[in-house]
Amino acid sequence: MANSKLYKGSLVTIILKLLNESDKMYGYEITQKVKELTKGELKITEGALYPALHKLEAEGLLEVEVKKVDNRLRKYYKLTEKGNKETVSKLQELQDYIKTMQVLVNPKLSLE
Amino acid sequence: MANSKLYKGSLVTIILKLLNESDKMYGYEITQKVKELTKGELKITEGALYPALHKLEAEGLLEVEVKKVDNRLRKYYKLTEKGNKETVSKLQELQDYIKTMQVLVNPKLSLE
DNA sequence: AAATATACATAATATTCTTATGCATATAGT
DNA sequence: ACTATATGCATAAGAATATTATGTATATTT
Repeated sequence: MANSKLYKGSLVTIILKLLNESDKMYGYEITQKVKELTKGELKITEGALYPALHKLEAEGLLEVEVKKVDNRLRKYYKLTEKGNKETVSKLQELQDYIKTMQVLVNPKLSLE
Repeated sequence: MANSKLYKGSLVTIILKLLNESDKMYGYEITQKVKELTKGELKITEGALYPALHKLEAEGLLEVEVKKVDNRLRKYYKLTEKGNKETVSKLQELQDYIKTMQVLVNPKLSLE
């Protein structure tokens, strides 16, 4: 997430949405998926990602399952029911934010 | 700016764009204009606004002119030439951010 | 053999915001 | 007349979220 300051606050939304699509993912996989989808424009840093995953787990939005693959550890995360609800809410928040910003930045538009 | 976490990082963009449209504005006026444009959805807090204005001025993006109106002080801010350039850049950043987020959140879209 | 990729983690620091507080004048409501 | 709200500025303490740096460990590529 080493880019424009606007990404601050978006990480949780991104994590939740990706898990919503992919059933279960592990941390490193998330960083790679974001890099791929954004063609390298957005790079999630580990120092931001791992604490965020831990926090979401602590809040009961994610549940974790540890697996050993190729003699290396992977922590697979998946959404809980609570996590599913929060995903919907976060996506709505994002749409609202985008709409609001477009109104502020494009004086021809207006909120209704 | 007592709102969704997504607004973090957007304040400077909002300030610059409003000044770009209105020639010159004072702080309180900016808070009211944002409230009006967003129909109360977004409220800029003074604790965020004033330090941001001071920083932009220190960076040479804004210049200030103090006026006394109705026996009360107003500090009018306007964009410098450097501020104009930064406005263009910040608006581009916002468009890029929105595009990137839509790709991440809507798997049917893609960046080109 | 060394560099890169995979995979996790945390600590120090920076940035940006909220909340709380302070000062001062003007106006509207009771 | 008194009080609340509006106008207008400002700063400090604290929260939230990220960057940068560092650490551990195994696997693969050059």
